[in-house]
Amino acid sequence: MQISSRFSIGVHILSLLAIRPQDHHTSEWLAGSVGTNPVVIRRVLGHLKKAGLANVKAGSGGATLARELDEITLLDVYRAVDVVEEGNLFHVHEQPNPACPVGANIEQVLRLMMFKAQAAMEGVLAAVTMRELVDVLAREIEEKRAANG
Amino acid sequence: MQISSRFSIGVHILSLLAIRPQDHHTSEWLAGSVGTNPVVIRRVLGHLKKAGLANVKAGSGGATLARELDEITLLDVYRAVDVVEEGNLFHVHEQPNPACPVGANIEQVLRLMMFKAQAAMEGVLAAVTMRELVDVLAREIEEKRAANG
DNA sequence: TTCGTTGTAAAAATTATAGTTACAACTCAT
DNA sequence: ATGAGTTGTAACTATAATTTTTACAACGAA
Repeated sequence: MQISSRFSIGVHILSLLAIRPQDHHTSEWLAGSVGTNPVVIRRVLGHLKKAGLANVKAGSGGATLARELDEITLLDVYRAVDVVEEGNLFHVHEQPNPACPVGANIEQVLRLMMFKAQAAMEGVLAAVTMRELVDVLAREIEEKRAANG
Repeated sequence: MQISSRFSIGVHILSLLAIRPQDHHTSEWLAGSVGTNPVVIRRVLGHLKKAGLANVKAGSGGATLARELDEITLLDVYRAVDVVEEGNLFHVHEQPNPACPVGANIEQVLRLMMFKAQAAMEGVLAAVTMRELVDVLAREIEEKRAANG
């Protein structure tokens, strides 16, 4: 099964905050770009806020970045939105038979391998900052704008 | 969300076939070690069979390895049991607004990063063979046996 | 021909995601 | 202070995937 779109939505939100710093980023406005319901946005934004990545003003409304783009990695976002319980990307079957030598020992061996696989994946996310992603995105936008007029 | 336990069950099954080559591996027998229902075993075994990793005899019953342990990587098992549609570990939200510059371009940028992350994870799985895993497992079993008497 | 087994379908239980409605609490401009 | 617009959150619904379970036709070997 797939990793929840909360992650991609979180990245989308932070990108919007970065690229359009002057706008009033209400959940309604953000939802318009993401293509979902404002409540979904508020929930993701709640995670980002808790993780110290975004500020959200209650009442008058509007979200802003709480950190420099250089200081936010994709892993920060990934962890913030809680898509995978830490260290548990893989689900290991839960009742191996302890009376069978294989059943009694397979779990720890499997977890070791899975941990490495997961760490490699997270390492890539940790190596990419929102600054880099937003730069690529901005270039992408500019290129299309230049091409289409 | 987590990657289905079909993967860990698949590895468990192949380990049993390797470590106890003389036994009659019916789905009932395998289910006893894995701690699940025989039908679950038959389904996973069906995937392993289709991928050319295991042989299953209908009628009289019993599964065996269809390849040398050196020639089965964890990635082979991972792909065989179909836990993640190829290239889609991450779910990207599906209706970004094409009228918004960010909405129109975020998807392809995101997919690039996600592809790299996923490839890193799969690279680790590809680097581990069932031979290595079974060796670690056998050592584990032997150590415990020596310690407990 | 009988026994034990596989392959598979179908249904149920469980769990997570995602969308939606609703509303109290909050901020700010007037 | 009050009203308009917004957030935070709960609750409900719909959807989808997983896992377990029951059932049974087809199969293989003694």
